[in-house]
Amino acid sequence: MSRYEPARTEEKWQKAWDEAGAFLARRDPAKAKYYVLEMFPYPSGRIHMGHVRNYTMGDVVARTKAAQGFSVLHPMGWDAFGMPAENAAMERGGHPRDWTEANITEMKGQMKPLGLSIDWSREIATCRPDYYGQQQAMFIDMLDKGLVYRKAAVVNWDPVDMTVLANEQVIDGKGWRSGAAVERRELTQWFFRISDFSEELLDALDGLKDWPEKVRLMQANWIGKSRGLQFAFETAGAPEGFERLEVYTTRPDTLMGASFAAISPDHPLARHLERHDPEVAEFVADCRRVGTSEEAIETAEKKGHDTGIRVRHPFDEAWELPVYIANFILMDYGTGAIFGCPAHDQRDFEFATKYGLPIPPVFVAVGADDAPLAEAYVPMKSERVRYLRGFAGTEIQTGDEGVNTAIDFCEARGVGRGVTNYRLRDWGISRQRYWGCPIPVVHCAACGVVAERKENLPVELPYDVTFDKPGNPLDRHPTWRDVPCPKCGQPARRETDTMDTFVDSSWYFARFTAPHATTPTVMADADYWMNVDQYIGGIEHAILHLLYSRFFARAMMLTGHLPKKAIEPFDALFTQGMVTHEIYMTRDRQDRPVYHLPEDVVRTEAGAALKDGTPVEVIPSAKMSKSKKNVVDPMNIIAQFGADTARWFVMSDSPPERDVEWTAAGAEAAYKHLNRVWVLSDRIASLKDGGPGRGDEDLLRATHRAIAEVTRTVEGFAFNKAIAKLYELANAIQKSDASKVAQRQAVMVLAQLMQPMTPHLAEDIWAMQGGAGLVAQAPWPKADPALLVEDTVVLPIQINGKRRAEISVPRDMPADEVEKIALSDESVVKFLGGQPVKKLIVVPGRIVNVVI
RNA sequence: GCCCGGAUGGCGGAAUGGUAGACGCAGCGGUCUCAAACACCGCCGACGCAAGUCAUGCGGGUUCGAGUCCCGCUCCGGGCACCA
Repeated sequence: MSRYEPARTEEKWQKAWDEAGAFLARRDPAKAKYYVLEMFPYPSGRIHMGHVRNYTMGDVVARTKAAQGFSVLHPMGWDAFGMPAENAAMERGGHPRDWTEANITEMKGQMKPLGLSIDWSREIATCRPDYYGQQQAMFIDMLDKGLVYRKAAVVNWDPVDMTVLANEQVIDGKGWRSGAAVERRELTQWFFRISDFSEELLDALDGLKDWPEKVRLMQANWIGKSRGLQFAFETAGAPEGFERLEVYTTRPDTLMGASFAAISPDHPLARHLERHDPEVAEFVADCRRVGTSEEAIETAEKKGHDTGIRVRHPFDEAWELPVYIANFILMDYGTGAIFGCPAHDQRDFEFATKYGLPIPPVFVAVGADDAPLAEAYVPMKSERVRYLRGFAGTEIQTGDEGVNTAIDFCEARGVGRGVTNYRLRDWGISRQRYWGCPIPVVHCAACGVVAERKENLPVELPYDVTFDKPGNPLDRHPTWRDVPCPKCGQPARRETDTMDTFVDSSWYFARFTAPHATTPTVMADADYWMNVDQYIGGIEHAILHLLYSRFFARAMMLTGHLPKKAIEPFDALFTQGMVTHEIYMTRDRQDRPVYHLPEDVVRTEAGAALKDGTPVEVIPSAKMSKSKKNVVDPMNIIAQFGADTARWFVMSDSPPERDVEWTAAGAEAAYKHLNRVWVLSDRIASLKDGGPGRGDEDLLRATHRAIAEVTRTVEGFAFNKAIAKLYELANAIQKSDASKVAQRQAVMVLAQLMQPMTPHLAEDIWAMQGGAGLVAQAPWPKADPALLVEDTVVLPIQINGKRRAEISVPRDMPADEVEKIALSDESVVKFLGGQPVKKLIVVPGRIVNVVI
């Protein structure tokens, strides 16, 4: 007696697919192409449920499209540079490259058994010279095109470890290892001119019809286009050279409500004062003890320091405002200086309250009186308000109108000019770290900054480095660092900064179209395969990764590495929800958090504990992350039940765009169902041949309904609903009294429809029923529309919106006849109790509502 | 703090403004078995004997009809430019 044995058959089918070359992407001019891509993983060493979910989704799309006749490209690679490799080297010794390569081998070994339809011949890893060397070539091209430049920018500096910290490594303003208060320090760094593309990147969002609306909205807000007024205050009592203070405001209509001016601690005026005034120096130093992240700055307590300098109001020479240095003003936005209107900005309100500054209202709600404010009054700009201290436009107008008339008014009087501003800043790519793509330039005393010659690429990372000291080992590697200038040949120094890992992931999708080429891309391949038809990844990448990739596509087009049609590289985007899990935490002697893997934690009545009984603090579910150790190992599921069970389960349990909390409970149920389907197929195969059965027609209809529904739901990324329909079809076959021929046909369609999700089981069934070839290569079934229509429909009857009865009528019965039947229905008559019908609503094929 | 989401039975979830709870999990009852497991059949939002009433995070509103649309909240999650 044979039975469902995934451990035995899954490997067999994977081999069969390999031998058939079923997943090799080929440029086939006879077929339409389809490029499906999942965001490639960081090689942490173990796959987790988030990976299984992400790659199964992509695989369902890839397999469905292949069955539908497309020439499919479905590649996989490794986002292999980054901090964890260096951290591992520091913590456990070893080398980042060895650690990373071992992790890639390990993870690939875990992904293979999933049976994904990936073209592994196209595998890439960003940490390998054949990849990052091409990235260096593009960097040089971008340098030539003026898309790259250097400028000073601030970093988080750990004064104890003498090293630059990532924002993630700054916890409550302190270095994660040293615990020292972090300082902001300025370094000269490399930048991509993404802000030159602000308008373009914003406008093009409208064309991304198959992107989630929320992602487009997040990107639009991130780019942050605003229209405002830039003007200069005349200063009084300011040092020489600071006779004017340029400020930018998006609310020039509130100019008559100004009560102070404020500048960033990094503003040139603040820097000047810092050198001459010890109090300012102390205050500014205090401000710099906050990390560089916007979050840290925005959530820090709002503080200001009165410089004693005054500015004159542009409309009233006699009206002077104090100038504060304030810790919440960002130097990167606008001019790094503002005027505060506390009546209509909550942050300014709190600031004014704290420092006893006046809060004159500029406008009130239409119909409201001028009364003291308990909080800032900040209506929507589209709302009409009554201006008490307006100076342009009518008394009652919207905020938008107020802004526009104020800009016109000011421009006409020579007070500043209307400017369009963007929040988007240039992309700083310099990292003071080893494990990244070296920036291919050399610093020469005579020639300045010189690009490496392309024939010398790749500039390879040296292997002989150690991580026993903090900081970047490239900085202290004389033979690698000290090289002749590519231009004059005199002794010079290599750039020791490496690139942000976001650079690596900003073009890998293009590299997959010609992964082994000796140029970054090959035009013919890019032209055939681009764009990515369906991109799938986590919502956490909604802004940065996707925006940088969009910029890179434009830069690659300008440098001749991508065709014009790839300017928006991702035609459709699906953002899957994250797999979340509870976090288990204890604290060390210094009260710092220590995290624990779920497999090391046991649930107890009191909560949770380590295996030695130490109680564990349970933090509510959050995104699975290595640093929090709240990760689950899918390999156990695969070992126990097979890959198809893991795949079926991750697709069935939640809508794919929603977060899913991992629970072990459903896995066994998934296995039971797959086993049931296998047994069902086995039973059908052993049925005796015979004539037509009684249920043939019903089963055929159920089958075609399933084809239509599964196709529709899979195409709409509603995989959980597709699985519900597949359960229904399996149940229908199981309960059917149809003939063997009809049942065999139904179960073969079931195998075809399940194939994208459970490809191995589908092959089992296909083979059992004597299907030709591999089901993975069989054409997708088509639903017959004639078998989808129902002859009669059940109409609920509502009385005053509450369901009271239902009637069964022919599908196309005219509304007046439906009315008659509805009103003569026994329970309707009872409910009406002779009351007159005020209104009768008949929605054909849907509902009848009787209003009395 | 700012930007973007989400909230429906014990649980995951379903529902073009039209019968709330498809499908599945857990649970309960039954058949099979010496017994158990498996498998199969049935029940399964709450209250109520019933008729029925209540019920989609909270408070309002629009509509013949609201889980769905609008306004105001609460809580949870994602992002915030050096985590990937």
